[in-house]
Amino acid sequence: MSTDAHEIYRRYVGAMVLHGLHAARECGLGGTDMYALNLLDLNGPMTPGELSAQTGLTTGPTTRLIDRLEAAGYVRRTPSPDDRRKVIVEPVGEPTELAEALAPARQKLGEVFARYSEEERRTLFDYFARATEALRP
Amino acid sequence: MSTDAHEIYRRYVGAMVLHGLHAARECGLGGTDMYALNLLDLNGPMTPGELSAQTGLTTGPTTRLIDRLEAAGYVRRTPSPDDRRKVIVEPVGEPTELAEALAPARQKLGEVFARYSEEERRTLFDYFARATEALRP
DNA sequence: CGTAATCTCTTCCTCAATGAAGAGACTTCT
DNA sequence: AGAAGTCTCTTCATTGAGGAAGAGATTACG
Repeated sequence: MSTDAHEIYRRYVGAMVLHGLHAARECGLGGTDMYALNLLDLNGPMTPGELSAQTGLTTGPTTRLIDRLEAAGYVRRTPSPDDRRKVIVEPVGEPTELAEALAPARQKLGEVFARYSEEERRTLFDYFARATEALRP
Repeated sequence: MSTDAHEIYRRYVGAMVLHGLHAARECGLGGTDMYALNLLDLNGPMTPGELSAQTGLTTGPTTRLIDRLEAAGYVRRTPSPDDRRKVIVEPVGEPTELAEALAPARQKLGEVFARYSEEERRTLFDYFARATEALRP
């Protein structure tokens, strides 16, 4: 990666972080809540214990974090079939507020994508998939 | 943009937000602080008033936000030459902690980039530039 | 000039999020 | 069966960020 690519990447990451936090605000979520919601979105349903391990929070705050997300309609609690002490936290489709908050950005990005050829789009989506995997914390 | 592309994009944005907030924590910064630092990075030096307008904070919290960033060595305050009431807040190069926090991700992304041809990389960087512009809040 | 407007910063207060510690329910192991 | 361990949730106290209001310094305007 050349210095120039570094520079581009740095600015790009900045823009994505800005965008993400902006979306979080639009949804009435804090940064940690958005963080947790994305964890659930990327890694699938998990227990509060697993979520607390991944967020770095202790169990108390995690419970209330899930409370907030559940009250806002972003996730759902389901009893675990295997272990009745456990609870499964799963994202509930894509919440309306989140979709609406992301809509303008999607619209703009859609216009950007429209400029590329089918071949180029394949390259971009391939990169997205690989980068998502590489950035997974 | 097909539904499939939507899905890929959504997961990708999620990964970037996760990555950004993770980096913020590594630097000992809150989400808002990282947000502001990225604003300064992307839009260049600005006054506390402009920063408060862009973050949505009132002036009080903005002053303390700048205090935190300055104490951590991320930005510098300079008196404005034009208007002696004003202050210019400018990022101080790239802070070591931030660079270190981003280093592992850069390493991994560098490996991802290495898989592509020169032509494909051009496409990717072109996309980054356009997407950065499109996502600017 | 002098009054109003602008800009940053300070002070006080409020509220939300977090950590620590422990309770209650359930499972596992001996 | 019983003891120990696990998992979630609750309670209490603390910390930190943010808003509101106003002070102090400077600039712009009549």
